[in-house]
Amino acid sequence: MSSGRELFARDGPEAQMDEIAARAGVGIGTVYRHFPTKEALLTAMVRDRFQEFAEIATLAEDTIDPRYAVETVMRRSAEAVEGDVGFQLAMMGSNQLEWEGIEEQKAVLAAVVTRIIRRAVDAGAVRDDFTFEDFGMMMCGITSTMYYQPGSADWRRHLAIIVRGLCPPVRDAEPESV
Amino acid sequence: MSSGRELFARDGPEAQMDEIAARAGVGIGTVYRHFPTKEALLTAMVRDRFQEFAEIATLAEDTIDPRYAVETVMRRSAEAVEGDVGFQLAMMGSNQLEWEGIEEQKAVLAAVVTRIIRRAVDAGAVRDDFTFEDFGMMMCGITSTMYYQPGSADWRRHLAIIVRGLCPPVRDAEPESV
DNA sequence: TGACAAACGGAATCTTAGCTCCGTATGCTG
DNA sequence: CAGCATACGGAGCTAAGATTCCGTTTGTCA
Repeated sequence: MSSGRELFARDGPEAQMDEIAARAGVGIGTVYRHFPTKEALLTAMVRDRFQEFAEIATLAEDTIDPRYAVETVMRRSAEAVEGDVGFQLAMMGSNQLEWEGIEEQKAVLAAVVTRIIRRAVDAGAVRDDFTFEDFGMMMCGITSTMYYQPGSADWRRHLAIIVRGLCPPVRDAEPESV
Repeated sequence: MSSGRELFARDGPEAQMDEIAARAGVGIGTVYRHFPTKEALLTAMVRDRFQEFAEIATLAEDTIDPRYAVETVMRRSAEAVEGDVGFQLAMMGSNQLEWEGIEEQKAVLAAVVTRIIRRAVDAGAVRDDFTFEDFGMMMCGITSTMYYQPGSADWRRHLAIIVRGLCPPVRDAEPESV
């Protein structure tokens, strides 16, 4: 499956079964003996990857500063998908129906990240209505920069702007829009 | 071509030539007499749409408050792609090579939006390093919310967070990350 | 009305990629 | 070593969708 991962990283779901098999040095038949359909193979890879997200989040939880902990999960997660087109798509589309069978991994991730967010909220380090759903939304946005504008845009800058946007509103100092 | 637009809105580039022809009430041959390839048809539609962006931006330029002008271009542009899958992809991928032949439309858009941004920067209403490239990057992010997380996430909230993140840094009041 | 041109329709073709199937190779057991 | 089981390889099947091509229709001019 590691050869599948390499091609998935380069080509995304477009990666072709023939090539995956060839790269792995086996026949197509053998691939299909392990995974009944292409989709099953993709799902297996995505599931593995989501497990990594949970691990990343768990590590980030050690960060002392509450706000920096939030920023760290986001940055590390983004770094994890950098250069991996298939993974980028999985991250952006993780809320879509098309990925069945990764519910468990997502649940673990959600639990950890929710804790990190709650801590930041309680500390007044981020806007108090910030949620895990927002986290997914923002990660999707950051990832879209990598996927759709590789080279021409800098996702770290995108992240910086978002993190800044998560600060709690400061009355008076920053007037709301008209 | 309007039937093409409807299907493109619903299915994106996946829209099928047969169906486009059928919907338009003509034969496939006729479609191919107007557009040599499917790609040519898609490009023509995207070009039209980018023209709309330029118009939207031009209208937004009338907004008095400099920061609100920026927010308005973003919001109106996002509203323009709402419910139009093909257009969403075009917006996100506008910097990709795959869209040849829309350079002119993009140039007009860039000119207008750049003026709006400059005015906001000069007024100190947004961070002073905000550029047109950032604008494209952020729009891509907002659009990805619509495209990848329809129903489960709210792009207006995404926009609000980003607009907040574009504010110039306030020293002391908001400590930087560790 | 007849002859020619322009535009049309859609069946047939071509290509790509997922998947199946069967003959073969490998390995285990008595 | 013979017999059986398990796993393999990859040619070929099938479906889907873009594109082509030619017989037909429609429109124009004398």
